[in-house]
Order: sequence, then C-alpha cells, then structure tokens
Amino acid sequence: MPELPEVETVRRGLEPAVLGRQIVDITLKRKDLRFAFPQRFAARLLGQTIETVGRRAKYLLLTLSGGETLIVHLGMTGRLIVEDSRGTLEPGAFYDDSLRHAAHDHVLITLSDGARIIYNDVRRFGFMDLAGAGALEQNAHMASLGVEPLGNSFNADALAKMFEGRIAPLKAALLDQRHIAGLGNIYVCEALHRAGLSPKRSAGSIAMPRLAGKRERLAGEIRAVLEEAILAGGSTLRDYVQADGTRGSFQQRFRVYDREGAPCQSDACGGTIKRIVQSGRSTFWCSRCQR
DNA sequence: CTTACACCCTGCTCGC
DNA sequence: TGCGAGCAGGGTGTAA
Repeated sequence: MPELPEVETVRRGLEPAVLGRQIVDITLKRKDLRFAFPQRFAARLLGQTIETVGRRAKYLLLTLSGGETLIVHLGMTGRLIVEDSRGTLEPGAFYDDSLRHAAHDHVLITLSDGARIIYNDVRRFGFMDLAGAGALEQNAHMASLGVEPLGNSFNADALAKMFEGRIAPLKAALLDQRHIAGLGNIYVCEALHRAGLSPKRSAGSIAMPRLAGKRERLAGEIRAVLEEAILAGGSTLRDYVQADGTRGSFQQRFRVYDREGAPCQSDACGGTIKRIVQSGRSTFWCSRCQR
C-alpha cells in the first residue's frame, strides 16, 4: 500500500477538492472491499459536509458535519481520483495508470460542487469504515496503532522503550503498526540502510545502552526519509515519466528498495544490494554497511 | 504475551 | 505464443 508519505500526499491533494463540500450522491458498486462496508454506509454519508481531511498512520480521516469520521485505507492498490471541472487529478498516485481500469472503480462520491471522487482498487485490500461521533479512538483500526513517526513523541528513547527485550528482527518490528504506525516495506528498507543497521538484528539489540548512537541515527533517518518522500510527493512505482505533479518522484531516490544486484551507494562501501525474505516480504539491504 | 505464517485479490513479469 | 510460478508498497486471523 501506499505508505505514510503517499497517504499524506493523497491527503494534501484531496483536501482542497473536498473541504466544505457536501456529499450529494454516493454509489457503492459492490458490498465490500477488504471488509464489508459498515451498516447503512451510503445513507450515513449522504448529505454530510466534509469538514477536515486528516491522516493517522496510513489511514485517511475525513470528519463530517454530523460528527462521524470516514476512515479510508488504500490497501496495496487503492487510489482516489478527483474529477472536477478542471479535469482529472490523482494526488499521490503510487502506480502508473496501467493498473487503473474502470472495472475497479468501487465507490463513486459526488460533491455539491459537481466534483466526483472515485475510489479505485484492483486488489481490494483497501477498506472504508465510519467511526461515530467521538468514537474514533475506539475504532478497531485506530485503537492498536502505535506512535506517529513524524510526531513529537517519536524519538530514540521511544524506540528503546518499544523494542526492549524483543527478539523479532528489527525489520519486522519496524513494520509492526502497533509500535510505529505508518512505515511500510519501502521506507523501512530505506531507513535501515541510511542508518547502517541490519534488518536481521533483533529489535531488542537497538535498545541496549551501548547502541544509543545507532538508535539515535535510526530515529533520525526514519524521520528524514519520510519527510524527504513527502516533499517528493511520495513514490510512484513503474512510472518514471510523468512530471505533472500528480506523480511522486521519490522512487528515483531509492537506495536499496527494488535495487537487487546494484552497487551500494554508501560512501566507499563497495557492497552489492541483496534481496532476502523476512516475514514473507522482500527486504533489500547491503550486508556490508548494514550491521 | 510474542512471533510466524497463511490468506485475502488481481494483474504483471519472467522463465520454460 | 502459451502457461505456471512468483511477485507486488497491507492488515488480520490463527496457531504454536
């Protein structure tokens, strides 16, 4: 799925298009995505005005005039397309258009200014939910989320606390949304490489006093790679052409992700990027400079 | 409690 | 050219 930088890019692009608009029509082309839509989903959205467009981890949160919050998760291939009088825009597109076909347009929302918001998702790993007024924290998807990596409470000390005593590989622990919420496979690989840390070492090892420096470095690199990616509009895979602002460009700055066999770019390293599988997912790393 | 793994779904790419 | 295997940025349920 789009990770934190891609979701944040979608949020920023969506905000000016939907803020203050009323939902005047909504069509569900099927009864479920990853999960079934909540009870009376369309009816509850109809007539409401969108008041804020926020983000928590990889979730988009649209607060509505009635007090409810629309929760949208894009899964692996979910995309939000804005069609208005100026044309079609897709902020934060993370795949090129080869995977976008109308057959996978699952939700159509018409706004009071005539704009249409289309939710398209080939694999349907994405989902939507509605949290009642004042009940967002209790929502099952929100309740177990860990710290926001760009927030004030994420730092080296927080890393030490959450990883102390953990035997799981550092890579797996960083991907666990209950600890840090918003990182995904790409940015974990990139942050570990920048920090010079092996994805295979135990998460707990990072909590040792002796590694305070490395821990500090990791916290800083996680923050840095996410901020750089947001500035680049996220990453758009399989698309190295478009430059119209709707496509991210951070994929051009990947140092390890999807670069198996390429030379390591770290200064004077001379290593080669390898691919291994951890918890069923690809890890790209340099065994020479990541320890 | 933790960790590991299968699974959900569709489509593209690669090797034979 | 056709076909099957393997792969894809995620989250959840289950088992050990």
